[in-house]
Amino acid sequence: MNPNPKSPTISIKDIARMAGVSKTTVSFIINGKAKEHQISTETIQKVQSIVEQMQFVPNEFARGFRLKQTKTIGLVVGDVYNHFLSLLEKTIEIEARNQGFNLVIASSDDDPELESRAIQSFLSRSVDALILVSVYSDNKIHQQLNTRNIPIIYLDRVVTGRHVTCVTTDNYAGAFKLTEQFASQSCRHIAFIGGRPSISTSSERFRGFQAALEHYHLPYSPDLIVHGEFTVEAGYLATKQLFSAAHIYPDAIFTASYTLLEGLFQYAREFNLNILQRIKLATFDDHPLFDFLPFKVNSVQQNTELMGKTAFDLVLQAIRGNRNLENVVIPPKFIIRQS
Amino acid sequence: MNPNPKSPTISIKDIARMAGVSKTTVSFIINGKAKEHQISTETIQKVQSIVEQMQFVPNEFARGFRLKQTKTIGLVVGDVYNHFLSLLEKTIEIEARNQGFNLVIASSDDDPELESRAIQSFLSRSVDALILVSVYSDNKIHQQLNTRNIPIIYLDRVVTGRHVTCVTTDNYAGAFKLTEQFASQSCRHIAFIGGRPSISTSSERFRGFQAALEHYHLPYSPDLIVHGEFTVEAGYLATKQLFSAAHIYPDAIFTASYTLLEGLFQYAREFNLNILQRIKLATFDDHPLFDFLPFKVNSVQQNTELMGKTAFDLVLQAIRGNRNLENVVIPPKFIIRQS
DNA sequence: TCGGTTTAGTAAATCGATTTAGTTGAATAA
DNA sequence: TTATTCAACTAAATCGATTTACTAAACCGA
Repeated sequence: MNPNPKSPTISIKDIARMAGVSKTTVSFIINGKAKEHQISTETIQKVQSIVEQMQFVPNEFARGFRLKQTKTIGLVVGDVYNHFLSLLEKTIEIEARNQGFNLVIASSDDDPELESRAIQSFLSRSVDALILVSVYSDNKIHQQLNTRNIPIIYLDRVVTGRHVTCVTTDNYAGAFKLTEQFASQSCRHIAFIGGRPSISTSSERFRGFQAALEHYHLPYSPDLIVHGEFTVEAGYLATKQLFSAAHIYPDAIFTASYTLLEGLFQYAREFNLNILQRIKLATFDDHPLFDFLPFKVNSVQQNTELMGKTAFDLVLQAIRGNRNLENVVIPPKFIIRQS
Repeated sequence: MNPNPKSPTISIKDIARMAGVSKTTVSFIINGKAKEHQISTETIQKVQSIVEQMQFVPNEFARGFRLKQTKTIGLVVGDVYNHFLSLLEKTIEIEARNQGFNLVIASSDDDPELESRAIQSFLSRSVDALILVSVYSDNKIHQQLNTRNIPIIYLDRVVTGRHVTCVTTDNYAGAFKLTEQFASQSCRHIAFIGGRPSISTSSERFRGFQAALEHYHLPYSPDLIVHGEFTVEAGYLATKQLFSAAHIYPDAIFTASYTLLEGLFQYAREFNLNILQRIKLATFDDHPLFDFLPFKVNSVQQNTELMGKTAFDLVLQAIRGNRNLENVVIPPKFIIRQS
């Protein structure tokens, strides 16, 4: 037996009929506008008790259709495999919920095509705003897609363009500090494993790294710089390259993301992690399990809560019509496990 | 300057006017129903070229309103802090995307109140179906909320009730196997740290644990059994209790979730992880970093991909009207790092 | 040239809310 | 007594699509 597969929704019209009033009256009452439209107390009570009895909940979808706001925001992230992005997503979801919004998510795997498709899908579904952790370094494509001019807030990565608002971590400072730490540990041959250079989190971290090398008069060897994607596989391959192709053996490695570090670990495991004994490590994005590893990883912990809240706050402002919003750069926290 | 904050949407009506045809015709054409409604090739081409030129994309929201299907499904999970749930979420998101659906997510933190609210919110927004990682052990509340009888698929945890469909890991078998492994390692005093007993993942894992103890004639000491929540804090407290209140010192600990294990680690850290030297560990939910820890953790890795795909497949079937769906139990994978 | 079929469309209802611009009857003021 | 105000509502338009039930013209055979 098919247990009642399609019960017709009870609508405002049904309530109106039951109460013997018009839809208008019901609408006023359920929206708390009864007083200003001078609906009598009796009518209010009659309608309310019927609403109660029938467990009537207005169809948010229909309401959204009429009001042109879906109370939904879209979030496109690279990949929640990364703990940092999971946490970011969670903060935004909580923030959204607190403000009565729902969150639609899509992960792009940092694929431009997937990102575009996700954005298009969100726009055609009339989200009220978008939060993007974008692979694109400028907003041209987004502007093209966004014919309705729905607010977009960029998160985690800087995207350039007119009237663009970004919420990012101070990646330059974070990388500088971690590299500085290496310097104070007397490392001289510091390797850098980065992500796609067009992504600001990769390039800014590299800039910070370079600046610190220069500042502390440390040698810069192109051999020790590898760029790939922000993936575990890329981290594995980069490490392999570092140890097989480089002329100099590094005494420290800086990975620009958690995933890259995990790839590094994977490679090191093939040698029973021995190679890590003599190498100092620093990475972006902390992970709670780092505390329990046999080698000490210094890291930059991004303030996901503040980032998420800030981004959502900007979204709200943008929805309210304020489109001249300043970029926000959030200071990271340093987790120094070995100094 | 406010950069054009509200561009009015271009609608099917505008296209119709531009092409000098009716809305009906445009609708037929953009939905590929031109032939069966005998629209002439010229008209088709004229309309299509205008659609192209104007970059017209039909408003999915309006369409959903009319068709009573939003092509959206709602997912309620406990907490994406848990890597396992992140991966599950991601699989479902990809699966949804491939089928042209969007995914709305909410995390409940295993709070019944939050879960109910999330479900209510999703239902009032007319999602086409729900996937729930629920805190509730039966579906009474869900039935009450679900007056429109929208399909619900339960994931990860068993929920009882009439016409309920669940996709779960074989938790009993997983726990049995891990405990069995302890037995073969000659452990005798095996502790169990579980989550909320009303949640099937906790109780089933406990059942499997108990059954293995019995099967291998291992002593069962209530002192070594602690139940709490599936959180890091609870894991910490449970471990503390285990080491301070128990009369017997455990030689093995089984944690029923990744978060509980992380809590255990946190407690152990206060003693420089020394206490872990003599204790064997097994846990549900693997984590890639376990490979690099100085102590070997055996684990059960749930097949998030198969679980997510199966759940989404059932969702599709349910949407198509098939409500008599069988529960699916998915075999886990064992990751034995120490045998 | 008439009746019937085919071709190529269109008008209008509908989904479930919100909102504008009324209407009605009673009470009050002049 | 008549005009005005006010309290208490309501009819109908609207949002952007889909879909049902038409219509008008062309064509075709007898």
